[in-house]
Amino acid sequence: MTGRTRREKVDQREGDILIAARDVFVENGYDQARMAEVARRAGIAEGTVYLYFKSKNALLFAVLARFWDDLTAGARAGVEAETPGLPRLRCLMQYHMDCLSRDIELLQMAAHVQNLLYGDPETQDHLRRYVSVFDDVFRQCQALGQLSTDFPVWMARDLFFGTMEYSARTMRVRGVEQSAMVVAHLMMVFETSYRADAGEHPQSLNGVDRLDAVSDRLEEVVRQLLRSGQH
Amino acid sequence: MTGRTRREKVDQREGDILIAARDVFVENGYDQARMAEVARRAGIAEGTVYLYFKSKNALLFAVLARFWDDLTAGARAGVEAETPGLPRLRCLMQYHMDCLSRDIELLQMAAHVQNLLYGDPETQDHLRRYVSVFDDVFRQCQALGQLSTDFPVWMARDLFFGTMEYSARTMRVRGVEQSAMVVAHLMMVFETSYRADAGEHPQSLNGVDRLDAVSDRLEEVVRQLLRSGQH
DNA sequence: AGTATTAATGAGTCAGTTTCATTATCGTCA
DNA sequence: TGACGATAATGAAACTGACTCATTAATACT
Repeated sequence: MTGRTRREKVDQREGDILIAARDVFVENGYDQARMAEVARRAGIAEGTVYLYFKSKNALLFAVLARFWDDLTAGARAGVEAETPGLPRLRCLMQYHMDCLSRDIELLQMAAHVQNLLYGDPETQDHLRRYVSVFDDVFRQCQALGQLSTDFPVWMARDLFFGTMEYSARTMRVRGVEQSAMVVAHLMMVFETSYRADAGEHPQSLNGVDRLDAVSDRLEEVVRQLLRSGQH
Repeated sequence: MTGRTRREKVDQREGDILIAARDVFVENGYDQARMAEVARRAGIAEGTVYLYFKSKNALLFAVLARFWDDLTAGARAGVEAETPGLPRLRCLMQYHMDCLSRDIELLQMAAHVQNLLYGDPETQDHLRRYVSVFDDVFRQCQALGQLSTDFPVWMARDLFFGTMEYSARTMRVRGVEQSAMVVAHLMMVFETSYRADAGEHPQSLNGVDRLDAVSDRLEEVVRQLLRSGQH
């Protein structure tokens, strides 16, 4: 606390603001988030926030940038601990789905913001770096002969991110946790539609995966029941 | 112009506001859209808008409701002119993709709003009706034996809407028009991953399917329980 | 025409973001 | 150490834009 240089203090304060802002944004959504509340939680005056971020929008961008960066780091780490090829793909899928379920509010805001300021290349960079984790994994599957090279990567990418994002959104509306099934299903789709030896029969989503998924869902339902029973 | 009843005039004015609002929202995005501008374009005073829609949010809802309804009508009409089964699926896909490309701004706002007010059943109804067009077409494909019945509809739905929405968004960022490719690709995915004659190991899934159904039923029961417990 | 009911107006309120003149803190050097 | 310039923080006030409401206009009804 004592021996910190001015620069360190400033960095620390910027971090405090970002953390406070993230909380406030997630709790209230962008529109309902109050700059005054962000300042209060960061323990500074309202005007001070504007020394660090030039507007509410810029603040959200900064929060999202950090979020994407964390996501990228986590994904790279998780993926590299797996054997190359399809297992890595499944691992990334699982990771992405988990993050989506956990932080869907932030991601919705990202889409909202994307709408506002797409075109600014700087703002999209963090997202692009995250997306490239998938690109790498997918290309490696192709290189290993596990997936067909007949399709451009962007198609698989749209399928991958699009399906999961939409699932996460509807899951939330329906109030059910079914990420395991989503992952199993999407993995099946990748394996059947993009399989390298296209002459063979597609393999169906296997029984164990689905049993897994069903039990996850049941567990979730029961857990909700228990939780609500305590009030 | 002369012989109109009061009711007709009011309806007309409501329509004017909705059209003006839609334009303003699409041109500026939700945050940058000004109620004053909507009023100006509709040729009325600012306060008058609030006689028809109780808030800016309500106005956006109304715009989206009309949008979904138009979409639904168009989709039903287009689909019914096709031969049942996969051709209808392809037709709906094409239709949805075209609408997405054209009106992606509105759809982004829909996601934003969904975020704000999800939970209100009334607001989601128009969207739900549109989605059910897909459900019907997909179930018919299953009934005709063109697609497998191994999978719940919601999985196919997430794949369908998720992929296309994401594609439309990225297409716009990249500034390329490739909807035809997206449709062809997604259709291929449906045909290979959901093909009915996955005759290799369908029986082994039977038990899991039934477990699935049990879980669905349980889930419903528990949810009812939770709902009633809150009153 | 007279009156009641419904519709429209737009100046004003209010909540929330952003600015900026002022004040405090820090690092440096005599 | 103390004085000085540079950097950081403050919070009251300006600004912006959604929303209200007392007042006025239009319409229907007798």
